Formats: sequence, C-alpha cells, structure tokens
Amino acid sequence: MDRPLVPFGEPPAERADAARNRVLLLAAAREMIDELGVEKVTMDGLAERAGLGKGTVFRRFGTRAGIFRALLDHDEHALQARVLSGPPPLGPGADPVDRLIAYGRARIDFLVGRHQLARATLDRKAPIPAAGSPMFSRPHIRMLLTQARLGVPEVDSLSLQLTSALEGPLLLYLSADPAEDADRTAAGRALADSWQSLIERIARR
Amino acid sequence: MDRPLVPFGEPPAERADAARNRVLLLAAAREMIDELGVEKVTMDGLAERAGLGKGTVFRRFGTRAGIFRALLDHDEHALQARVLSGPPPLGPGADPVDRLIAYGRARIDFLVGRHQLARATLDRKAPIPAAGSPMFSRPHIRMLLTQARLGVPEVDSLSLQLTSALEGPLLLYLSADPAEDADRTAAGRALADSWQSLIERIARR
DNA sequence: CACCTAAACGGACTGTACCCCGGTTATCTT
DNA sequence: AAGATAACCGGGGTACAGTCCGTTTAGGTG
Repeated sequence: MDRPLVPFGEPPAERADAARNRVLLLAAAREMIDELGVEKVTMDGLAERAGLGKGTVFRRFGTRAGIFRALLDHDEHALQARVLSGPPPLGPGADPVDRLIAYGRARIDFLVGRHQLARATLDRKAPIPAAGSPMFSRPHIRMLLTQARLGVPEVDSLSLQLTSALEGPLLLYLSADPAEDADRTAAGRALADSWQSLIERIARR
Repeated sequence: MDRPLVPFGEPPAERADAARNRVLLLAAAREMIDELGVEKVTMDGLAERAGLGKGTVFRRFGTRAGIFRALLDHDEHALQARVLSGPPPLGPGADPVDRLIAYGRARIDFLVGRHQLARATLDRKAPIPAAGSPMFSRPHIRMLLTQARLGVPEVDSLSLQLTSALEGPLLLYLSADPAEDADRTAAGRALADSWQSLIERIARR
C-alpha cells in the first residue's frame, strides 16, 4: 500500500530493455529512411528490421508520426542548444529582433534539410496541437517578441502566426517530392530573406 | 482519326451519370459529416450511403482528402465571389491594405467554421502543394501586396508566409477536437485582431 | 537466491484507404 | 436506329496503421 513519498515523481524510469529497443528502433528507422525514403517506412517493416514485434513499435511511439517526431526531436536538440546557450545572434545576448531573424534563418535551414521528415510528423487526427515543433518555436518566438517591446497587443496570436509563417511553408505548401530538393533549397533561401524583411517591418517603429 | 479542332479544349465534359453521382456523393458526405463527424466518414460507408460502389467514390475524388477538398472548394466559392466582386473592403475598390485586413478576417471566419473539414483536406503524401486553398489565398494576398506598393523585395515568399500565418494556425496548431469549438471561436477572434495588427505593421511606412 | 509484480513484448486481428479490371452504359457516328 | 468507343461502375483484393490480450521478463523484495 506504500506509495512513493513524492506524489508526482518521475514516471518510474524506463526499463533497460525498453530503452535498448527504443534506440534500436530509431536506428532502424533512420536506415530505412535513407534507403527507401520516408514514405516507404512501414510499421511492419520497421518492426521486422529491428527484430521486434509490431506491438513494441507502437508502444514506444504511439503512432507512425510519432517515430518521425522522435527522430526530428532528436535532431532538434542541437539547434535548441545553439539557441539556448550558443553564441549570438542566435544565442542569448543579442538584440531580440536580431535573434528573431537569426532564429528564423536557422529554423528554415533546419527544416529544409529535413523536409520529408518534418512533413511525416504531420498526422491527421492529432489529438493535441501537433506539428513540427511548435513546442519550441512558438514559445521562443513569443519570448523574443515580448523582449523586443514592440507594443504588440496580441503577443500570443502573433507568435502563433509567425510560427506558422516560418514553418507553414515548409510543412504545408512546398512539394513533398524528394526529387525537387534543389528547388526547395532555393525556396528556402528566399523564405529566409523574406523572413528577415518581415521581422524588420514588424519591428521598426 | 479526327481530333477536336481545339487542341486543348475542355476535357470531354463530364458524363451525365457521372455528374449525378458526384452531387449524390457530395450530399451524402455532408449528411455523414453532420451526423457522425468528419473522422467517422469512411469511403465504404459513403459509397453505401450513396448507393454506389466504392470504386466510383475513388474515381470521383481520387482520395479521401479529395472529398473534403471538394466540399471545402464548394463552400469557398461564396467567399471568393464576395472577394472578387462583392462590396469593399473585401471586394474591389478599397485600399489594398484594408482589403488584406478584410480578407484575413473573412478567411479566418470561414476556416473557424469549417475547421474539421479544413483539417481533413490535409493529406500525407499529397503529390502537389495541397492544403486548404492556397490556390486562392496566396495569389490574392500576393496581388494585394503588390498593389499596396510596399517596396517588398520578396513578394512571392512574403505572400507564402502570410498565407501560412493566416491559415497555418487553423490547419496545424489548433486542436482538432470538435468539443472545443468555443475555444476555437475565441482563438479565431484573437487571430483576426492579430492579423490586422500584423498587416498594419507591415504596411505602415 | 527464489519469488512477485508491473512493465514490456509479440503477433494475430480489425478497420479502412486505395487499387484493379471485367462488365455495363452513355454518347457519338453514320 | 444500330454500332462503336470511351467513360463509368462495382465490389473483391491488397497493404498498412493501429488495437488487444495472453505471454515473457526486468528488477525489486525478503
């Protein structure tokens, strides 16, 4: 009947086999993506490749999109680290407006290079928010916006809209065809320049 | 061997039975959506309800998302008509900046009221662009931006980003749960106000 | 070390989007 | 009006996401 003293301590910590299988699955997923492309990665195939049962795959990631989300999350940590504690203007210390611009450029670069993956994280019937990683982009943009003291009345909505302006083009409106990578790189450059001028326009007083 | 005189005339015009079935299917789809919700509309169910074969449904709409796209397209015509020839500021005649603001408000209203439907038009592996209707929003925003003579260097990218800022929040980041309609209405109001101030900031010189 | 329990595992099962192709029918030609 | 032809139709077939539940195992307990 005894319960842990801390009512909401960490969830009991992942079991060793579970952790091992998770890295196994993520590695297998990366391989399959490289070899076959994102679209060809199936849950059955992935399970077989990793030498595990399908149930295990779903227990770990919940949904197909969940796998890609996990993969993308992992890649994102490097970017987030640069943002949180790297050198300015991306990292702390620079003027908020410059940081906004730098963040947009970095984020676009990031998404352009992982376009397939990012799109695969989209999921019809996502019960909660759910896209690329508004988890990080949105609050960060919101924070910089606030710091910039622009006198924006609707910071929450504006940060939502700017997040969409930043990520939406890559997630929603750019072709998913892997053959068009060159186009996408060019489009990315244009988006980055445009992001900068968008922010500058918003920020000037 | 004779071919039509006009090399690329209309595609041969839909056969009468095909047209009849299309309206049948669209009507059935609307009913099912009202009764069961978007998520519960299946291709089999729809076919049965319309008294047709499953193959027919796919021939007409190509994909599940295609049905919802068709439904949304239909609804959009009314909005587009108001934009193209209705009274200002939404219709022609007003200042381009005012029209941008009015368009954003109208579009947000529209999408808030059809959130479920709009999200259902999203489709993994969409062969071509493919979302809500950038078909109309993007060029229209682009045109108004150009008319406003703001000296924007990247009109194409900016219009893409503004389209995302406008539609992205509804398509990507707002919960799909139909129970939260009230929240969504409030969020829509906030987005609309925020859109206005975003445009005003971009436009002021 | 033997035991116990919660967590992890696996793979059969289900529901559904999407494909295929032989048969049917509308529309055009003469 | 009959024949030709292209489009349409139906429904069974396939592949894949996601669920369920009986079985196995990690890792703590005495």
